[in-house]
Amino acid sequence: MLGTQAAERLPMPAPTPAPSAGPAGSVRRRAGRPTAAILDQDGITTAALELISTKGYNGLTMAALARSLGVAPSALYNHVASKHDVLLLVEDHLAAMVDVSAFGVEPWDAAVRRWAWSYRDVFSEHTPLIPVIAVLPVANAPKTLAMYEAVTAGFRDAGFPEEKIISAIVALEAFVFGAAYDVNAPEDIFDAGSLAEQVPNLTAAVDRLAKERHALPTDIAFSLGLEALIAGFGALRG
Amino acid sequence: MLGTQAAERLPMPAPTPAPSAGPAGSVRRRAGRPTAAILDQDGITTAALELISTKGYNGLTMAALARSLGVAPSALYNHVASKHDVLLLVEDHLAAMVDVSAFGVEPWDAAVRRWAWSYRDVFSEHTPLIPVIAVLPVANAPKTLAMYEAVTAGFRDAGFPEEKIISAIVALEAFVFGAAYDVNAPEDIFDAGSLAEQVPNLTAAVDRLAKERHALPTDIAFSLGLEALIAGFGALRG
DNA sequence: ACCTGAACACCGTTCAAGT
DNA sequence: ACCTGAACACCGTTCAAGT
Repeated sequence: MLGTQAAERLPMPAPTPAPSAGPAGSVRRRAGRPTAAILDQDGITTAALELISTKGYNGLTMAALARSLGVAPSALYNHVASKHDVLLLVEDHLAAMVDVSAFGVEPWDAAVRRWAWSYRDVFSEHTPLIPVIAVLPVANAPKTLAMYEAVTAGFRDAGFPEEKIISAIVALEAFVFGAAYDVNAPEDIFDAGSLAEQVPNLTAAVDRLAKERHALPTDIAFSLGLEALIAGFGALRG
Repeated sequence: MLGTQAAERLPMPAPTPAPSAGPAGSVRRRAGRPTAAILDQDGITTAALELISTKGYNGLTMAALARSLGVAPSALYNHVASKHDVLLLVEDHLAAMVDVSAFGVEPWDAAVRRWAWSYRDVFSEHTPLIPVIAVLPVANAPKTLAMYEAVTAGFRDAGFPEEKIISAIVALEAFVFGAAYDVNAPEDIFDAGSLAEQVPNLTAAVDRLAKERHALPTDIAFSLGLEALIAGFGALRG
């Protein structure tokens, strides 16, 4: 690995002696503490998001992240304890992008609808974070915490019984996470192929959906489930 | 790695000359094709499941799998194309354990309830498979395909409109997958800790749930969501 | 066809040394 | 405190050689 890195370093003819903190391609910085810190958690988060959007989650390695920030991989560990920490930073950034603005403004059902669709859309591009967020103590992610507070307040103000609010949010979230994966499923995921005649009911149902649908299958399923949840939960309000 | 393996091999005094195909600890087998194949996909699947149950998914490496089968890691690639293939084999084995027996026997809502709870319970112990199954073309997994056929037939026989069956199953599945993660969440996942006073609505709702609950929070949320989905979808039947 | 043994190209993480 | 450079202990996968 190190040999590879050394080989990738371009031998620059007469490099400017002032070291730059820019991304890959900048000149060598000599060892020792720099006068001003190069890294911070915000910069790491931004670089991680950029890397994810260009190379996907497979491209998000500590080495690649360090390279895009113009530092050695080990430098990252002065600012995060682990790669999991980087994923947490990214997750919390994304949580702030989920639309909770309708709570307290629009009717409860419309607010839930907006929140759930936006939540699904944000994380469908970041499914590798779902195992992280799904078991993440909210105290570790301030923006995620703020999202839950906004949603909880919206439920309470809409007359939702207090002891059922968390359960309803957890259920909606479970549905959102699963649906985020489904967005990335291939369109023909239910095609049985050569085994079609062994599963006639499934094949018939798949064909009927394909014939009559007027939107993306994943969106139809999401809408169907979300409206059932909204209707069912809405009936709980006092 | 190879050095490590060699160091781990115990120098047995006068080993029995007949090579055994047993698990780790057996004598060295010399290179070349064995008279009878040692591996097959069923054996690999069983060994993978055993490894997962004892060491978890972090312990499921191609090296560990090979060791438990008494072969070199490279031998696995004569029977599977990749580690992802191993995960597929495990996933399909688990799909056969999901309870679809109530479809066509009990009323539709009871059958869906049984199926969904059992589906959640099976995969809550195997959450690393969820990203695999969620985007898996069913043609690649015969037992998974059989599960979908049974569920689809149950929906059709219950008078479900054919063009909505797949969407309803996809929605229920999304909920099940998200809920499977939630089973593994820490109980205090929503405790804001030192930030509690900044999120008063969330904290109040968490406290109320903790005070009044008579079951596991994850089961209450699952039941709440599942019953809403069953009620909403049940109304679609003709 | 189906093994072994060696190698390859990666990973995340640790830690001494430097300023 | 916050970098670099080197090292460590892994990964999954490939492939020639052997029977």
